[in-house]
Amino acid sequence: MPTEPLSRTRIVAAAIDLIEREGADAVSMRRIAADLGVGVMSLYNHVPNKDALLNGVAEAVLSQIEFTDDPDAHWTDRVRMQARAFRQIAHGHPRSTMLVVSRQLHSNAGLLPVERALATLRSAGFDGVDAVRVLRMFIAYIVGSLLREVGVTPTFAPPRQHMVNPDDVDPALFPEVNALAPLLSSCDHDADFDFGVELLIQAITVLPKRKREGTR
Amino acid sequence: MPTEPLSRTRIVAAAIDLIEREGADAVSMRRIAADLGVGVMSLYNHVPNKDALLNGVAEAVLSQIEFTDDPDAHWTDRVRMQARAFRQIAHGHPRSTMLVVSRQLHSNAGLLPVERALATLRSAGFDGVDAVRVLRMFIAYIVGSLLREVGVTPTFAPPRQHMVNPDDVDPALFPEVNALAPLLSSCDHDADFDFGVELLIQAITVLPKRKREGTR
DNA sequence: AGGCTTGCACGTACGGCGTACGTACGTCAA
DNA sequence: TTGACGTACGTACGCCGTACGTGCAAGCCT
Repeated sequence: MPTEPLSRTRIVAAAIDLIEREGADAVSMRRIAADLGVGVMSLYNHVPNKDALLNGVAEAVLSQIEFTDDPDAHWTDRVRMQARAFRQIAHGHPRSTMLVVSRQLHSNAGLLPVERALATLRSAGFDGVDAVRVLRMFIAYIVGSLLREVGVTPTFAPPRQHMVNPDDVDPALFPEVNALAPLLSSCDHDADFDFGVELLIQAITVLPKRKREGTR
Repeated sequence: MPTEPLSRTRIVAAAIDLIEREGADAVSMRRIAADLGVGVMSLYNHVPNKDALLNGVAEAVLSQIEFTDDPDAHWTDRVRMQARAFRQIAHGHPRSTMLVVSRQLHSNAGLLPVERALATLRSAGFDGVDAVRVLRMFIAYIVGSLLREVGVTPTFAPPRQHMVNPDDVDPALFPEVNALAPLLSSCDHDADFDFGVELLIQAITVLPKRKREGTR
């Protein structure tokens, strides 16, 4: 039986699989090799080292984003769709999300979403400076949101439903936290994310206008 | 010479010191013990394990935030100040920032900023639901911003000024990225952060009004 | 065909990691 | 005095990433 030959692609896929099954901490070269039924050092014929392998994982996950961009739609809708598409990472690869956002990638994989977003913003009438600024703000918001989303749920194991345990907070020290504990504990990720995206879109909608009417 | 006795506080301080000097990867129980001139296993009399120690580091850094809240100021100014105060983490402890944002803390250390922010938002007239939503949005934005800020500069060693290397991007595939390469490469963190904060504040300023005038 | 180069799979080995466990020693209560 | 207790410490185990050397199979040149 001529087992399919080892390759960077197969190794990265095995790594992603392992991360999603057992979490990022479970990743080791030995473990990946075992999962592939292969000697540990064989991996190094296709991947320079573990760090590069993890970069490969991040790139692979990132490049799986499906952008269905409709050039005829209103630019606000296109921004909405792109933000949501990016967030799909957190659903398709929850345990890998941390990797994706915590490594800066100097490859084309990370550039495609940037390209799309910039094109959309430019077509909406933003000049270069504003497009870049707005893009950076969106990325910051999305990354922060994903981080909370996967951070609140590092593994689905513990039945710890409340992230703010009422027993732990002293009502005298934290009256607001105490009063709002039910709200802080429950968390509708979809609604929260959309709330922020809508607010951001609404904010940048009035931005160019304000600039045109400015003193300059 | 009666060397000061070991304590959780001293251990956490040594860990922070080590992280800021040599990065989070350099942290090991052996290394911390060596820096303290102490046996490795002595640490375990004051800290249950490495993970708890890193949580301690995150809490310590977080609790060093200086909130100078002026109750008489306009609520927008108070929000501004709190956002900036939080960002001070990235300046005071750049290499530890990743730790702070990547661990969810179930202690009071992380609750103080939350309490302050909720109080401010409530005093501005937001109801509980909106206050929590707005707070979450701000946290997401700030966390994402800090992450970029310290991610772009993991160590100050490499003379890699341009995060978008013009040689790497194919102008045909990425026309916008190519055209805006100079803007994408340069990065005024202070200005970018403030730009986002102002936009967010401006967005939430009109939020309650819109709600009151809404169909409901 | 015969020999040579090349590339991949693999085993071994080294230094470092987190930490379980047993021990020795100081201090304080009874 | 004696015992219990808390703290510092050494040793040891099973992991980790990876440098290095070996062997084998396929492709190439003559």
